[in-house]
Amino acid sequence: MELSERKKKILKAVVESYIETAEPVGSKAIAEQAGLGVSSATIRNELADLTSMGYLEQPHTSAGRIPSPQGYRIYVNELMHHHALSMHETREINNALNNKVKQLDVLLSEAGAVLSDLTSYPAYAMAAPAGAATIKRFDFIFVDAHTVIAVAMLDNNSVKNKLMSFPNGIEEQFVQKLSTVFNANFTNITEKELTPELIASAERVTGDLTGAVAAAASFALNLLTEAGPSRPSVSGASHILDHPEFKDVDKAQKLLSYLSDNGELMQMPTENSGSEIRILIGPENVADELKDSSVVMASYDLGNNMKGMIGVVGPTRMDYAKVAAHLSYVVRGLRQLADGGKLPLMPPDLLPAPKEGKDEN
Amino acid sequence: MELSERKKKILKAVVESYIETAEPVGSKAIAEQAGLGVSSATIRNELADLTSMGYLEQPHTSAGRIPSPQGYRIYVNELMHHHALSMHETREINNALNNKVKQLDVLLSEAGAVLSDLTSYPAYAMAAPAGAATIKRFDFIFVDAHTVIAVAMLDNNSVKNKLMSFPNGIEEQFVQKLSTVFNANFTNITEKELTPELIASAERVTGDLTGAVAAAASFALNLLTEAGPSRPSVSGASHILDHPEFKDVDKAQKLLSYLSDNGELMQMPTENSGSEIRILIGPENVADELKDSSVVMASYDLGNNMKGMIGVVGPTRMDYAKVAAHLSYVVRGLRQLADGGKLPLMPPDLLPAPKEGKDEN
DNA sequence: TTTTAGCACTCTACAACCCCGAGTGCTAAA
DNA sequence: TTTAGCACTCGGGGTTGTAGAGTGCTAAAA
Repeated sequence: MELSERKKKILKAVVESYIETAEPVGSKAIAEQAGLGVSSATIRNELADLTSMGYLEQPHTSAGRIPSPQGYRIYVNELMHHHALSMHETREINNALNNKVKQLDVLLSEAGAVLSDLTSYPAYAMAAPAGAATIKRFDFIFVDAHTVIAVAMLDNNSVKNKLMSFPNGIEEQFVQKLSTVFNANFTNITEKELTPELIASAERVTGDLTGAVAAAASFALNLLTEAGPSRPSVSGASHILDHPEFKDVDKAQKLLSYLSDNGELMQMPTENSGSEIRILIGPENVADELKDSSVVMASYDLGNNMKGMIGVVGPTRMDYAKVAAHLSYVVRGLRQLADGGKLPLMPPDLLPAPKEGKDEN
Repeated sequence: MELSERKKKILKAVVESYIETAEPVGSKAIAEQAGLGVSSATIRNELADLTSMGYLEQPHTSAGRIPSPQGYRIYVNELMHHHALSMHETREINNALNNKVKQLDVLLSEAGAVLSDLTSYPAYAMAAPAGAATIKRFDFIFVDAHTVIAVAMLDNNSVKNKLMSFPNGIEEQFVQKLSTVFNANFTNITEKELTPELIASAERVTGDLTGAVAAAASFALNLLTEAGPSRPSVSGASHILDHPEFKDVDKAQKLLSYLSDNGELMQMPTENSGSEIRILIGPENVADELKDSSVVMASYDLGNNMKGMIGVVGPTRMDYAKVAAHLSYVVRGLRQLADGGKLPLMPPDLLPAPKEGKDEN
């Protein structure tokens, strides 16, 4: 059943007032504030309707109404206005993303940090390879008779290195051999294909006595293993204590430890990682710990076989419009960075209004 | 004035009971529990003495006693027993440190994580160069006409790399020239000495048109800058909510945000970074946010021009004995790792009892 | 048919109050 | 020096009462 125009206005008023004050909203307040020229009694009738339709809830008989998850859903999908970012906000974000040439994980965690600062909700960010990682190139740099630097370039163009020590000495020639053998046999293979047999055979071929092959292989194996989803970085977790719904320490405790421990289980972007922002409201979340919370998230493609996601967690009473706007802007920045490889010199003003999430259910 | 043997026993009993229960301790409880064969009235007299000496406090007239910071101090310095780690605990720690070949920051943050898990207090860890960092070696790896990997080895033996892209192309010969010039002119200099003039002169010498010199120099500059104190990693922050002193959300909020934001200001090990564990109780902390909390920390030398610190933060009512034991064991592990460069194959049992902190005031 | 005013009703938050129990300090006797 | 006894203090928990916000229902008005 379609909502009447007036019902929509009333629902919107309830949601926005509740988002702002965290107090149940009464008929009188709406009558006064949301300038539709009817009395509170009329509003009451409408509220009763909206409640029986499942869009509003009553904490107890003589309290005002608060939005149900479905109510938020309608709000997010149809009623929400677009939040315009202030100059200050865009500047903050640009600074965070611009400042330096950073490594991916640092960049993501700074993106999370600024998001968290601006929205005052905890933010998390992570990156993961779209498929299994492989190494596409090895280099071994002979430093001195006891030291070699191993450098590996992954298929996603990230580069890793490791200092290897050889107390018993190693020869420069042998390091070259190492390089040849590793580039021949250990490139373009996945973690699973890097078998002990392969390593043993490499040791045979090179006639290795120093343990260098084993060390290098373990380095490679580590890279392939750890190239899996990076552990998400969580920023501003303490922000959840800002919000009255977490005045109960137990609730806060649960969410906080979920964020810091299991945050890894945070759903990675679903396959259809559309470019849009997704909003999961309360029970729409799969994780039990999030059933009372909402998540606003976006995923993005980093081009070189890497996907990432970044999002914000808060109570269902969340300022969706604001958060979506911020997130959208941050994600745009990240994409720009990924595309151009250049600094994201976004114009701080005059950017197209952000779009919000797709329907969920 | 020296405390009588009996007063010491009573003080110890008060501290330990309070640490365990978080409830003010009454004379009767002590009389029953701490088997010195005197009545509660006698204990009361002693408690009154200890209170007037400043070692105990009374929340209000008709409540039991709780230890004052000075009381904890005495306890920590003289009265505390050594906590023996269980097999399980040592195993946890060994696992955390052993598992893989890790980068320093990851290692430290895992050390913090296990410490936090075991003690159920937040832990933080950081590393910092003892002096200004310099780069001791550059390598530039020519990947293809548009891609070069820059590798730099710092004087603390850490190795960093960066992928540099050249949309307009770059020649292999030029990369070699780059290597020569950088190794000649950019090694063993500090951040301050890496001046724009130096860069300009390098550009002149190489006749650079690709921007490679600028890119490489900015890479180097970044390393030297960021080699400063790493931002500390904080683990298990949500653990503070486990403890009743933080049932007040505001307090928790303050400490939490101090930990995640300003944690950087955490005092680095004082110059005399003795090998011992230091315990700072309540007001002994310089940071205002920590005046109600205690810090148990240790610093360690990583050999190659790197110093680090790792510690635990909790309420003054902290299980100092346990925390000190855990921390001590973790630090021993880190030192072993640093010394040998090998995996820390510590015997999980039969380790010498940990020593606790030096006096503070 | 829809809107409004009026009214009785419900429920919470808050303050006032009381009482219990734990613990103290003091005194006088052992 | 220790102990028993006792009067006193104070916080916590439970109860009660009240004010206020908000509701649903009904009957009249538009």
